[in-house]
Amino acid sequence: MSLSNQIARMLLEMLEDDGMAEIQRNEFAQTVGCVPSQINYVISSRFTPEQGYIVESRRGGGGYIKITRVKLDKPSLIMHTVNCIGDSIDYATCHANVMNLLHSGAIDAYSARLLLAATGENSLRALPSPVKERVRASIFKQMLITIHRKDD
Amino acid sequence: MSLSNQIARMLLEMLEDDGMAEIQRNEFAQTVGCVPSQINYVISSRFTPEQGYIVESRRGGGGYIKITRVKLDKPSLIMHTVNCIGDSIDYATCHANVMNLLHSGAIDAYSARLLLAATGENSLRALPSPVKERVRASIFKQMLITIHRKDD
DNA sequence: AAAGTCAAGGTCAAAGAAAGTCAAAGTCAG
DNA sequence: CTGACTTTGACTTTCTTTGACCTTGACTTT
Repeated sequence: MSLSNQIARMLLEMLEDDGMAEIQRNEFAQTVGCVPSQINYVISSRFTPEQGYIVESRRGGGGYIKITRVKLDKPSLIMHTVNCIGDSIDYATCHANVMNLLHSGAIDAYSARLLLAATGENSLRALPSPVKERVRASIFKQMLITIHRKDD
Repeated sequence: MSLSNQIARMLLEMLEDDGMAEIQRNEFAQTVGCVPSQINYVISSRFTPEQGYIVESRRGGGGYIKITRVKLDKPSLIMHTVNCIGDSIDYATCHANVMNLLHSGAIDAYSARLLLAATGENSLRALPSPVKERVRASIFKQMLITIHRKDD
């Protein structure tokens, strides 16, 4: 398992236990055995707002990084997502959105799997890159709207 | 026996033992004694959705390729459909297939709606007609196989 | 209070590590 | 001999790791 994954897991565990993760970057990097900026990489690749996290930090003496999970009300989360997606989305972002919806309870695991199957690389492989992202966005939106209608 | 067949057998054995095969492409190619891209060839020729496999992968440090197999104790109508779709399908035919699956009880109404949403004109509007049908076919297959795999 | 010091965290781009793609060349059954 | 299947390798794309340099804030000194 990659270093980044390990770091992510540790942060996830803290979040699990305390509802938030607060670290001192340098010290944490020390204990993990990585360079400090890797913490930033992990956070910016795995704890984005799209994945439902809020990150706050402060520099200078006594600085810190604090990660918390955001919770929105489930019904509108789906439509909120639909509205936030532009007319183009890459798979990583799409995946992050699905995971966020799943974790926040807005959609169930089955719906999540179908969303990922439909928007995944395997489904869209035939398309060149500018248009692939546009198609992914429309599929994603159409499906989310359909899911939303279900729990009306 | 051809190299590709040997590779396929090794993967099959892993699948047999653990219900899935997860490898690191370069390392695996090393042990087999082939060039890395041959692994891709084997996968794309013998572990397709038509044959009941789902393939996921990730690049970069700590990357991997993961193959899972759907259960087909009762060769269902779903898998039969997957096999009958070519690599191209128009919406009318797709719709007919979904309805057929729905009415025969192979899938439920919710799944049917998601399938139609993903493969519908609204989702694929951006695509010109030769390629649209091909993309629709892969989306349809990926989703069907995911539905078939229902357990997790 | 203004300026200086030092301890954080932030940014960015280059290098590294995997996997993906594609097409040319090879093989083999019919 | 032809067409389908295999094998290879050069090139591409994506994700990770690292390090040099930048910015901010609390505290100290003048």
